[in-house]
Amino acid sequence: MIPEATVARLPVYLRALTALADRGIRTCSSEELATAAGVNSAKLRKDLSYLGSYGTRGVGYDVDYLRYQIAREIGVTQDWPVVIVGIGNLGHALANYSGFRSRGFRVVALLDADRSRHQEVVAGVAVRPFDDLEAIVHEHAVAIGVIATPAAAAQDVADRMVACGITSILNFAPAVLAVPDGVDVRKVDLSIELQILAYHEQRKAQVGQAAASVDGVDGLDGLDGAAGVGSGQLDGATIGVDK
Amino acid sequence: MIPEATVARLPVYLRALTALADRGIRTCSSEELATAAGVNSAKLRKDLSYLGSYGTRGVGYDVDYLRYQIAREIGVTQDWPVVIVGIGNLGHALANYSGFRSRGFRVVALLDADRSRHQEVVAGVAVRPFDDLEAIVHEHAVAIGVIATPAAAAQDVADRMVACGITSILNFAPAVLAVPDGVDVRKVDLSIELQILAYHEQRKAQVGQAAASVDGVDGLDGLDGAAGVGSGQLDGATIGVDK
DNA sequence: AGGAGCTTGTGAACGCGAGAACAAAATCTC
DNA sequence: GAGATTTTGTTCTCGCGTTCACAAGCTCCT
Repeated sequence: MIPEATVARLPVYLRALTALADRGIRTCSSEELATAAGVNSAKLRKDLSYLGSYGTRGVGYDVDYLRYQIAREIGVTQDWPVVIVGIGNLGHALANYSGFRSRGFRVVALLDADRSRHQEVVAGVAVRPFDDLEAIVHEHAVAIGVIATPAAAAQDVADRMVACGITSILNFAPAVLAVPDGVDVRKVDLSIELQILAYHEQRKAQVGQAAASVDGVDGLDGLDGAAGVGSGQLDGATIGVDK
Repeated sequence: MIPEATVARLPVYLRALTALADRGIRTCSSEELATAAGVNSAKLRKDLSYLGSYGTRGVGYDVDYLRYQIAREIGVTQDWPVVIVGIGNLGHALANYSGFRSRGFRVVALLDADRSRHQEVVAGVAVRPFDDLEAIVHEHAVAIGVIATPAAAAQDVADRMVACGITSILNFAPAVLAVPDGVDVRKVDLSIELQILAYHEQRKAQVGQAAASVDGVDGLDGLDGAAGVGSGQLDGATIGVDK
């Protein structure tokens, strides 16, 4: 129903609206909200139009009302129990991340296959054996699992999760997961993001060099247009030198 | 030159090739590599064709050769010095992440504004005051900065980075950054990914409920088609119930 | 009340990316 | 060496997402 690209931006709008609300702003135009969210206003309006007509022409959007509508649409008005598997450095960081709790995600269990970690308590939650997964998933009706294990273990963990009835997986391990239809997987790969930046960085260097050697003009001609809103952050990197 | 969507997949292919090489495989077809990378073979071939003709018809690709070509194109054959700002839980995890080093990213400095952290040594690198940023950037010719601070500090950090000459930023803070043209920003937002999963999870529940209440048929009809390769992982979540 | 001035919501055009299908080229078989 | 087989590289088509442009609708002012 709602395009995938729009779904991916709704949480950004939600965050921007929360920031506006925190500053005491009660009403905003699509232009203001778009700026706060880092997109252009046409896209914002089209995105919001998929949810319904929650704005008022000539006026704008009621911040709190729109915030509630988006939250409801995404599903963050309800409570989502989450299990995190793999309590290494990243697992620790995730368990402690306050942004989960504040958006309706409750970490009900931390699991790790390593026995030496089972005495640990992270962010107020005890680390338990991985084999407890099924019991926990059934007890708390967990639908979302987070994988923060090494790559080698990721597929096994995913298989076990699916077997227990988990239908959404957030994967931080640098591995491609095979899952049945009906199971959603999203992956976050830290090193891939850096590699994408490196690619553009390399191109900038090449272009800058070529331009400098050919006609002495700096290849990065946009630097004076400072403070332009970071455009297109969601879709990908902004590319300084185009074409 | 190379489409952005392709650039985003090249690191995935690189990882898949490395995995194949580790298993002693010298040659692979586009079909095999595509499976390993979680994409379909047509897309893979098209992506690779942007780099040049590095395969042999009727045979396939030489794993090592293709790996080198992709690495060169991305720019990970060279060494990229990186600074990480914000050594909280996430900063710790990033500093310790081995996937950076193994792909040519070298963490040359960890910076934090909090004085109480300046005695710390994380992953063999001392935590230094944020004000040392400029000296470090110039000394090591740093082009890539990682922001792992709270959201409130992110824009200030970004501004300082840009002022020092950093032209690529990986932002983990849940904030929209405004940067000049010519500076690339990529963002990773952990809670946004979870919210996207929550949205689809909510829809699954609704559809399942509707189907169950209408005709008693389970809404998730694809679960028996187990072990289908996780399709379209890069582009977004796979959606179990379509239309 | 009526017009001026905004701002939303949407129809239409456009461009990019995905996937299918096929031609080109290499190897293998006999 | 010729045909069969395999697999790449590329062309073409389709669909989605972005952006533009404008009509519809609300408020404010006179």
